[in-house]
Amino acid sequence: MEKVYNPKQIETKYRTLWEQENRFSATVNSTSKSTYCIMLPPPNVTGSLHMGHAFQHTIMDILIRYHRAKGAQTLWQPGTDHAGIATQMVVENQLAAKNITRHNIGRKKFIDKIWDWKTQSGGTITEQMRRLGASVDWEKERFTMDEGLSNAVRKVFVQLYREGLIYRGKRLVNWDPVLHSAVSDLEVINTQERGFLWYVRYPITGTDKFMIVATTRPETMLGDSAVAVHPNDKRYQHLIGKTIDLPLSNRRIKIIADDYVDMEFGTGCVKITPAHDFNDYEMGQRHNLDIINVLTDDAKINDKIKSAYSGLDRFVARTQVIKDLEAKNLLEKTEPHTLTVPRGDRTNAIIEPYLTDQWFVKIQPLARPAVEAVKNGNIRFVPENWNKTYFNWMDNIQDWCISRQIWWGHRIPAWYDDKDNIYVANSLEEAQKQAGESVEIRQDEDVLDTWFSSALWPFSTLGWPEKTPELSRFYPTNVLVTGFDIIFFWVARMIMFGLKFTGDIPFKDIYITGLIRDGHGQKMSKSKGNVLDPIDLIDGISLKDLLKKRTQGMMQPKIAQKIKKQTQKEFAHGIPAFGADALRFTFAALASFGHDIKFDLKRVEGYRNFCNKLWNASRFVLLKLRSETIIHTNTVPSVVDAWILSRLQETKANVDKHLSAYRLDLMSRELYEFVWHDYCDWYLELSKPALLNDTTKASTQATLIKVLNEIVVLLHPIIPFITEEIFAQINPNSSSVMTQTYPQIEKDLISTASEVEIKWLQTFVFGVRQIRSQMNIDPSKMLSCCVENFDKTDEVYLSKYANTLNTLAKIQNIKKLANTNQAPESAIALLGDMKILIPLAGLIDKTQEITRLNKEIKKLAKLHSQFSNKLNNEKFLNNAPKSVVSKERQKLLAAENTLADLSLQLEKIDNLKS
RNA sequence: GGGCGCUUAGCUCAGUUGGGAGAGCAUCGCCCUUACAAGGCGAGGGUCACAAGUUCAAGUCUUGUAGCGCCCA
Repeated sequence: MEKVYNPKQIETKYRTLWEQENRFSATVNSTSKSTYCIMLPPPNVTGSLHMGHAFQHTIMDILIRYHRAKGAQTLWQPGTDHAGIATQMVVENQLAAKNITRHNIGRKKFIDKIWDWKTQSGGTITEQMRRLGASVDWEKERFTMDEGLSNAVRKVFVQLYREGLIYRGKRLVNWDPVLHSAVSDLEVINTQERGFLWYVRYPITGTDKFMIVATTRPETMLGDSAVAVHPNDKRYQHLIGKTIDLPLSNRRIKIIADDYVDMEFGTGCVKITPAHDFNDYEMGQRHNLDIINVLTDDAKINDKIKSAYSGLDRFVARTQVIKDLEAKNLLEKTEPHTLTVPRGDRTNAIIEPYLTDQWFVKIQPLARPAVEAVKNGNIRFVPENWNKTYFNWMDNIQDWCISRQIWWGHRIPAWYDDKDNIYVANSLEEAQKQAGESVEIRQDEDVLDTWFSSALWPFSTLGWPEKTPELSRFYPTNVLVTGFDIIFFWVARMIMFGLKFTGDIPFKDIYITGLIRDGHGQKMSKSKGNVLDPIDLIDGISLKDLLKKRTQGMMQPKIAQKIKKQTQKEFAHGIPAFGADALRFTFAALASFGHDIKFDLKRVEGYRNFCNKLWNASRFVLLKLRSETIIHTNTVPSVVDAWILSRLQETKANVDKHLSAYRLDLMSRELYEFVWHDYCDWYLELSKPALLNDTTKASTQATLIKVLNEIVVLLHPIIPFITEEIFAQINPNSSSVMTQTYPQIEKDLISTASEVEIKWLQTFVFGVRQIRSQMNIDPSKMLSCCVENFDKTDEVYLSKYANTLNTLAKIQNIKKLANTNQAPESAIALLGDMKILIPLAGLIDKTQEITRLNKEIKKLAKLHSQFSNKLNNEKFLNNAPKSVVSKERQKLLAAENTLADLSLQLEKIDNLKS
């Protein structure tokens, strides 16, 4: 083996090999009774892998590799979605650079262009997943616009329509005037922004009096249908039923009463514009008001209403309206005001409530069983508290607007005749049949929301609506791993559609992960320039390239400069290559519950070091076995062997426990500690003298390799590459670590006795090392040592581990003293009742030993008083369980003994000094 | 306004059914000891945000306060 761990070399080798050998295929373990299935949340086909993906993919891969090794037939279903709006925007922007719009080239050509773009950039994210080692079944890869999945989409649409669960209607929707499309509530981000509140004088018909109406959007007054006041508002009660001569419009509108009006806000009078505000719309319905649309698709004032503003953009119109009102002396005052502004999550454009024909899913009947599935525990959120968020949203759920006025996506399977009768069908032929052969029909121009097809993902990928073997074998899937941000967009909708169309839940557990943030807790975003690319952590990147990457395409030079500075400060030397395994281990170690993750590069470095440690431990084992032709596996283990084997069993038990609770952080820590601190720090060191001894050599070799073999299989789900390579090195005749069964607990190897014995040894070594270090004795200097007050067991161990102590503690000989008086001037360590004495002569400064003893005594005295306080408390004695009381007694006794020993020693040295 | 979190060592975080406060990194010593300096051995460092309550016993349970964060309206 190479002396230094080289991740790049290893990873290159295996990521192609695994695929060639079909190791990730769902056909592995196909005769198994149990199955395990995860649907990869389909990333955007033209996107690239970000830290959040890498994190979630690592979690899924660990679960998948673990269950595969446990023997389940395992499917990790990969694929991508078509990301309608996002993808279309990319291609539109490309065209815009050439001064072309999609309308210039027409629907067909435009869609061809998007397919071109998909082919060109669509492989990025799947390539990156391969770099990360994701063991998805690549042969089963799907795309939401595949033929099969598109069939499923049509079938679902048709069925829901026939059942009255999809309807078409003219409604106020969230309109994105840049996209020229409706978007769903979830795609609107409400932000607090500074604006103004304008107080406008509305003349009361037939009087010279005014009502003062406060508004944040004066331009919409062109569409006012009424002015409303609260029915209890004494200021205005006499005006209810009268009318207003609406300025700038020459229309007469009613003054109405509605208890929706907030008397405290503004003047207590509200202008009602049903076509341009959701609340006004509802009020309009209650009072039968006219709905007057004043805008065009791109948010200009339209020419359907007679006004001086037609053709003006909404904000230009606003300025003009204010000017005109001022000129007519109808503007009472202007106040600064903070208001909630709805913006499109893709375009950042201000969203308009806009009256259009759209398709909706009637959500209540679907939501009810979906709530029930979580309430009755068929579906479980992990961590559990997310179910509150889920219920909260489901209780207030609105009908889902599923039509989008874009071209990229599943075209709505609805046709119209010239009288606008609707024919919903699986195909043109069917629709034609419905309409009658002679009737000319045209298909709806709109496409479906991408989430509509994503909602079918757990079963459409398995071949639904066909009753495929995959569907019956893998559905319902075991767990969904995703972020909280798409619980509403996606998770809830999968549950609804899953229950509706398969009659069963789509997954049993929903593991909601935290968000990956940068080292300062900031959200990673391109505009902040703090994005880390997982691939850069794997391969490394120079500062120069990182700067280029982070500032590329930055429009504002000031921000680019700031990003440059920050990056230079944080990554003065770029990012070293850590390898995929180290990155994966980091994600696993950070995957605790309930909060976001501040991503710290230092952690990756630490786990890279762990990989290196594992690498070198393996080298050691190979070195020690190389000369052997046969490793005897049926040897009698020594106590040291029994100890590490026993520790291994505990480790396995904890790994299983933590993994089944999705606590990958605890799982990885368990393995980290076992490998580094038990296996490397102690067992490998203990094996060195044991290998030199003919009676222990064979069993030591057998144990070294057995434990290493299990370690490699245990760690493989977390760090697949390095473990595969080490496995290959130590098992030259086996094909892959992935063919190995995940190590089971061997109960007969649990040995409390050996753990007690090794604890004795460790305490001895530790005592001597502590003295050595605190007395500044050279680590390599051999020491002599006396023991005192030992019992029979101590004597047995002393002779048994003489060699070991020589190696680990650098002790030359151990002299057993019959009584205290024989003791030379010494530093002391305690092992139970036995005293370990390191003679001071020529080595140790007396004052230093006195300081050391005092420190120890002080520490112990504190503990001692804690215990005795407890035991002097009658209430404790009466109320605490007996086992706890007796434990406390034991602790007190031990502390007392140790204190006595140390005090005696202190006294002795003190006397010698004077 | 409603809901959900978080606050533990300098930093990032664990802490199971309540029972002597932990890890990694960073810091400070000593050491290039033949698996590993990407390392070894040892050390220092905490009023568990604050307050009250329950309890023999609270980092852990209850309530309140403060600060921070997210979601919804």
